[in-house]
Amino acid sequence: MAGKEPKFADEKEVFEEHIRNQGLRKTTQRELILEVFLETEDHLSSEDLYWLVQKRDPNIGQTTVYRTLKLLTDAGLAREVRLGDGRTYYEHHFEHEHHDHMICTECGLVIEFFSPELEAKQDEMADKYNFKPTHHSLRILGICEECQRKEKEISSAASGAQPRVRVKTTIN
Amino acid sequence: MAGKEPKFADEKEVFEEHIRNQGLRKTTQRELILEVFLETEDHLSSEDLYWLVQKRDPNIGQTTVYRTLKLLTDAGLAREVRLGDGRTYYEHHFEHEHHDHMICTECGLVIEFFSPELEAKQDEMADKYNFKPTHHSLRILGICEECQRKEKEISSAASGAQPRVRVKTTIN
DNA sequence: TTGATTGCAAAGCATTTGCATGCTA
DNA sequence: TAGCATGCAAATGCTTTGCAATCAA
Repeated sequence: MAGKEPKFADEKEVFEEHIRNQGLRKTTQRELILEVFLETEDHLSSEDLYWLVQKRDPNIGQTTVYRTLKLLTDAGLAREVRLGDGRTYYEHHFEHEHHDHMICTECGLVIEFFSPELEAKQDEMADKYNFKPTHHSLRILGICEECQRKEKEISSAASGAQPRVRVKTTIN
Repeated sequence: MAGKEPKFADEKEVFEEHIRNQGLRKTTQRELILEVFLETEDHLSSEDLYWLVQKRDPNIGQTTVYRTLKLLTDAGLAREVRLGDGRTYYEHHFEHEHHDHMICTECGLVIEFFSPELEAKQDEMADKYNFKPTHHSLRILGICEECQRKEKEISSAASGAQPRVRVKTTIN
């Protein structure tokens, strides 16, 4: 319906409609947090987002970021993702296709992928157990292309590379 | 190699070998915790196990259970599972086939399943990204057969059924 | 004997909640 | 103005760590 001249116009419209429908209030904090979230095409934790937001307005509190992220999730703009370490990450959800994740346990790289066949097989399995699926979450842990190469190069010296997302290998 | 007269003889052998190999010590606490773990064919949290162990020896502390569960995981007897709420659950791992989980968001029921085709498709996808997979975790959230039936029966009155495992619907 | 193990209490994290103050509608 | 939102501090829930006492090898 709406044109899309300004950046994130659609997302902001969704946000404002949600605010209206729920009888909530539009605040400068919420607007800024949304803005920063939309500008960052990545998986971010509440804390990640908090620091980014801090740069623009040092008065915003952690709590507000937590709460707003929940709000964005409710509005359908964000989506919670568990990468495997303790915390909760968020990714864009609005007009984003469903997908799954491959997570590099060396460097923390997250690859998004999608396979219709995989989806179909899952539904098939659910059916077999008369289980009515609502969501699913598939994570493949392993080593990304880049890190495989590095491993070969310096297969001896211990590289002190810090994973961006520390993922425990022993997940599920 | 070993016969299997007494219960869990093989598991205990694996445990003791791990203890030996690592230069660790066999203690009554560890033996009891292993025993109780093996007797319970279920997904249990550290706290679940703690209470079960308490019944047999009230002197055992939470910490020991946490530490022993880690130990059993290292020994290949247990396996960490994230069901989706905050905590970590453990399931038997020794001579248990790999499998995935369907989790009922109403009652917390956990169904284990396995599909070779699903596995194959996953490897195929990984290959496409030159990703070397080491583990994976697939959770399908939804409503189990039983709960679907109940939903229809009492589609009006709010049933106060307490999920055994409280799973957030908004997972990944 | 010696160093691994235990159990308690305290510390750590990520996240949530209580509440007085502030601000939107 | 009314009551939702904010931000701080405190509380929570799960898990880990420090440490003195204990115990297996």
